[in-house]
Amino acid sequence: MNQDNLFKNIVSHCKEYGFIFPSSEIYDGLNAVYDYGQLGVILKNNIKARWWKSMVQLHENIVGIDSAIFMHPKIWEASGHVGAFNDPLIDNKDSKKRYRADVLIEDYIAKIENKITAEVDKAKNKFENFDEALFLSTNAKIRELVQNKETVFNRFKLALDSNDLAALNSIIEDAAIVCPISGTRNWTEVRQFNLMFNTSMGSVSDEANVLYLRPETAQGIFVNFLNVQKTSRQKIPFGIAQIGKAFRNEIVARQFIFRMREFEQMEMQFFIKPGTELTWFEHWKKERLNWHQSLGLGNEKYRYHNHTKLAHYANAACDIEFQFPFGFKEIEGIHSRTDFDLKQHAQYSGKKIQYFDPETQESYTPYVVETSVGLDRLFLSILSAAYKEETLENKETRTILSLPFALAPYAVAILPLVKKEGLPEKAKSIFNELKQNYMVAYDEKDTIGKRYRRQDAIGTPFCIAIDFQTLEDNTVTIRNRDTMLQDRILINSIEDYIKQLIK
RNA sequence: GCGAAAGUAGCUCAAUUGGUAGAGCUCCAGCCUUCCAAGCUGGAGGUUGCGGGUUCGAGACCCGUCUUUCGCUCCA
Repeated sequence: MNQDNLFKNIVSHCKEYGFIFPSSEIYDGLNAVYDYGQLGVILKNNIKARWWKSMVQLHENIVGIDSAIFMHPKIWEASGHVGAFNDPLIDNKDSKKRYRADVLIEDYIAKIENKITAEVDKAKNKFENFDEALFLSTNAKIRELVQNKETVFNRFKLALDSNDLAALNSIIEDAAIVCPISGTRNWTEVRQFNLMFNTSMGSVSDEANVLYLRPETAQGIFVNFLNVQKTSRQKIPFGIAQIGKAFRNEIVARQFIFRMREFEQMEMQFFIKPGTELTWFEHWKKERLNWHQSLGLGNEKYRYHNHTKLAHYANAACDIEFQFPFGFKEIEGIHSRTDFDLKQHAQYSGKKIQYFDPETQESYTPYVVETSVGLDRLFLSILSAAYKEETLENKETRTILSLPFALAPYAVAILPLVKKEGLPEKAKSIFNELKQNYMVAYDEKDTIGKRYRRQDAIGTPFCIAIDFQTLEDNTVTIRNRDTMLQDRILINSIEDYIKQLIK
């Protein structure tokens, strides 16, 4: 089976068994938005719990928060998102290159200016006692250029001030601006690309303030730095962790849940002393890779990808990539964000955001090393590594999700061998006992073999069969999903048995 | 966003040059069944993605639109 088909099968498996559904499907779906179904939500919650435990519970110097999705609009000016995420863009259909429409027009104006300057210089050399003002107003060619420039400039300014995309469009058309690469004028419409979603707060529309849905969870941590540091009495180095939704109006969202417009992040911002950032950067790179590898999906499926082109806030950056069916792609980013964010917020808010070091008696703005996991991507990585179509010894095939035991939606399935003679009653009493501590499935329909396969397909690690011997000696068989081998154990030792294997 | 392909039941797919929308699996109710998906009976489930057009007649042809997939592009 090739990788494309494998990926397709994973996607339809997700829908068929209730892991992931296309959003709003009865209304034809909504582009690149997906809903987690009855099994998907459990798997996702299990992933979150595992991350939270490893980051927060097991680190005395990391605490968690859950900040609001709505934040003060100034935050996004401080972080640089407003500046970077709002551009009028236009495509050339021939070269298939995308340009910022405003830059295109600015370049055009600059070009005319260069022409004028060149003409002026030429005239300067030609005439003695050169009067530039007189020259500009009398030379017909120059006058035309100047006029042209002014017309374009005024229209451009007007268009920008009124945010009029159609006007930008007609400037490009009227000025006959061509694509620097293809040299053609085969343009698309100018479109405003707002990579941040916005909404408004306040029910009276003309008094409402525009708000953005956060494009990353990190800023919620930075703006709470002082609150958390003071109330938790943490000393540097310490971290703040958060799991939450973020929203980006991606131009192209593709590849199932890999790139969605609404997605979930699991982030930890680690605050440290300036100068120690590269040490901590290396530390968290290793820690996080180990965490991923501890899932047991295969160490060879992970690799680092060091960034050579760094974002404005970073002085080192590295991705942990996972081998998806469609290639190695980022699932987690580790970034050394310097003191950029805290300093920006100090400047924009006018508040002092610093840490007082009790040992050195000095105040400083902490540096930050960030670990940021794409939860949906992690979900997809686990699912795509777990999905297998096996051929058994008897030539039959089974579809199996070899999920890490601890993450599987159901830990156990309870299956009475037949649907009569007291077996269902016995099975249900075991079911009711186990469900106090585990997610347990119960199924008495169809043959036992068929039920095993159903549980294999959703990744249930253990199947407990209640047979006639159970009624005699209180033992059951417990079957391992991966090996399909069974042990016969006492009912009252089931929990110990499971506990030992689910870690 | 550009280019290409596709969309029929929950899933996989049929439906002769335009002529009554079907099958298998799944699902549900039973029967049968003593451990690895295939037995028996009955049942549910579709304005053929949506909207228009051509035609006596459209799942099929034309236009638009939505969604999906692939390639490009984009991804501070």
